[in-house]
Amino acid sequence: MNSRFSSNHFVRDIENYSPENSADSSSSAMAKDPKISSKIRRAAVGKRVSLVPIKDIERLRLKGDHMSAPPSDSWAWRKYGQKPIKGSPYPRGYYRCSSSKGCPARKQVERSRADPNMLIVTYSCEHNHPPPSDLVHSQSQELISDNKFSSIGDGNLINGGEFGWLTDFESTSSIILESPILMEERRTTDREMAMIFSTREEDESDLFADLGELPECSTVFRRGMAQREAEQRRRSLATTG
DNA sequence: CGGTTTTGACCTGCGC
DNA sequence: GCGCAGGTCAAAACCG
Repeated sequence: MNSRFSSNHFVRDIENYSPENSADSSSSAMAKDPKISSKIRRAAVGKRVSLVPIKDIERLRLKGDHMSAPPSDSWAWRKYGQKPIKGSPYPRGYYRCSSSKGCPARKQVERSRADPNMLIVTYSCEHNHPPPSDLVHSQSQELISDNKFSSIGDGNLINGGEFGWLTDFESTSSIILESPILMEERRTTDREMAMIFSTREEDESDLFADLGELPECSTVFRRGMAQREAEQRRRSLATTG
């Protein structure tokens, strides 16, 4: 499988959210709860959502390639919370940018209900500092030359120069849309919500543990560099302020 | 020792 | 006003 960064992943997932494809319209009375519906809408406003295949991440990690495997993005993230989501078997992790002190950038990571093999990464707030572009550039070049991005084709290649599969706001990667759920609001029906949020048969503790192992949730990439950056920023702030 | 993760408590917004 | 759910805080534990 070399198509891990194909936007098809995203498109497929978004399509899965559609009521046409919803699995079981009766699976969750929760979906009929207007309270939940409004929460979802509120949560999605002004955010950008991307879909990330879990398996490919895991595969690269198992290969011992976790350092060169696509990180969450160009920044270091620090987890500051995790919450079980009503009606969902998967918890949601809350991350904040630790590349720079005071950076308002945040992201939420949870498993896709439609496809448990996919992660839903929701970005909110922009970074107030540039990414560590040097390392990003060199690593992405490695990835590309190493054919890790090959066979994507069909114009689905995410801009590898930014790890497009999980780029941030600067990116216009095709896997990142503006609140896709809301963009499709007319398709956002109770059945859709039922599909998204109804519980599964899997053991909850297992799923929670699983999410905990997801690289999106537990790994802060290039920590040392982030620390140096943060330190530099702190110093510059100390001198200017 | 400093930064990150974990996790329970707290805050806020929304519907009833 | 109350209850619910999502989001954030903060202290303790953990790790390199």
